[in-house]
Amino acid sequence: MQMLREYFKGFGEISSKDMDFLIDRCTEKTLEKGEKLIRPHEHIDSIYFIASGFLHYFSHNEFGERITLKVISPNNCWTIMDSFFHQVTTSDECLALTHVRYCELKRSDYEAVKSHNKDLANFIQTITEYILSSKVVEANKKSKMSVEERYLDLLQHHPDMIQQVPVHIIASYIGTSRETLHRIRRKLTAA
Amino acid sequence: MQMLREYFKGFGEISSKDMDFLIDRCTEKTLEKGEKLIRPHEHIDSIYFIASGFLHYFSHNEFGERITLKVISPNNCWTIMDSFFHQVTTSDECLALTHVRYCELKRSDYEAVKSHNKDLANFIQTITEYILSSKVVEANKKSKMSVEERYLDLLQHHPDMIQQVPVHIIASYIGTSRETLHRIRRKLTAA
DNA sequence: TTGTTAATGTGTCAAATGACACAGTTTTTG
DNA sequence: CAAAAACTGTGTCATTTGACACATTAACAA
Repeated sequence: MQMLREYFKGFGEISSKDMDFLIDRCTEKTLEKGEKLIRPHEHIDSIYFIASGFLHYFSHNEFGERITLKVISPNNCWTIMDSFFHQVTTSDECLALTHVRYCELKRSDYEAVKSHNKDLANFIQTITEYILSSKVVEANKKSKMSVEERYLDLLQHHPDMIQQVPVHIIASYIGTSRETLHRIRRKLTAA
Repeated sequence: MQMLREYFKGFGEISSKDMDFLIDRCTEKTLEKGEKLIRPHEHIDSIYFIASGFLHYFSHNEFGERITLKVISPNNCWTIMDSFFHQVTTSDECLALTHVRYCELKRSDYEAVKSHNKDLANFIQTITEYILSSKVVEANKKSKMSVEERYLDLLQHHPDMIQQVPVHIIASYIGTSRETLHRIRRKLTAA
């Protein structure tokens, strides 16, 4: 929970009373490796903050193969935005690739925080703007980089992900096949 | 301006007084084909609503070649989020591919709207959530589709873009070369 | 512990792609 | 109007990629 506090502090100043109100609405949970955070065709009713571990967020193509949409890392807020904001079901899934510690904020509590007072409403608005901006920056960065550059970027910024997440999932995350990623790795170790 | 009103209405109910306050803070402008909306190394200080025409939003790679980040279509709000929210300069550019009509909302007016009253603050929060959700949906859709599927998707949803925007820009938008896009088009007309 | 399943490493090969070169066409501009 | 610039269409070719096949190793469960 201390980690979540620090995460929130990064977005600006709020009174400790407001911070407590916010933190009190979050509950700590864990997942075992292989457990699902989001089951198929579920209603998403929470925002999640990942404290440790990695999650695999994926969808399916016409023939049931998994399409990686994201590998979710610690110290991030995440949910299936579309499903959460518009209260529709999703066919996507999300499962723990390792043991995961996370905090959950239910929709009703999210609404409660927004309407508690003006400062908290502004605070949530700031966080939303920040996340929006990050998503766009991330997408732009991705479209500028080659597959190899994306791998090097992961190595630099998320070395622990490379250690703990299977190669074929990393590969699909950076948009290639496991064989091509293997070629890249071989080339890099040779150099 | 009527178009912007309709666009806002799509996000929910607000009083006509609030709507007027919001609309009054927007100013109508135009760009000629080839004119720049965003110059390199500029501070972004506005949000834009595109009423008609197409814009090319691009960055540069190490050797100065243009990397398409987006082709901006009518009936959309757009800005360089990162630069707008965090008041940093951007090295990206944005120029008109056709004659463009748009509305501009300055940062100071955006802040004024947010702090005018609770309803408007909530309204802006709702729009921000909506745009965030759309960005993620769009990115996920993109990662699920092949280049050919992305082209077919454009044909279906933005036939006018295909007409009015040069092939090499469409190609880089959907993530391929102009030659490969040409092969796809040839194959489709043959069938 | 052992059998089973998942993950990784590697080679071959056909298919897809990007780079290049150039011709024809359209648009812009002086 | 004429020249220049931008855009489009097309062929060739070397490179990259994904798909497949299979061996080896690691992780897991009975």
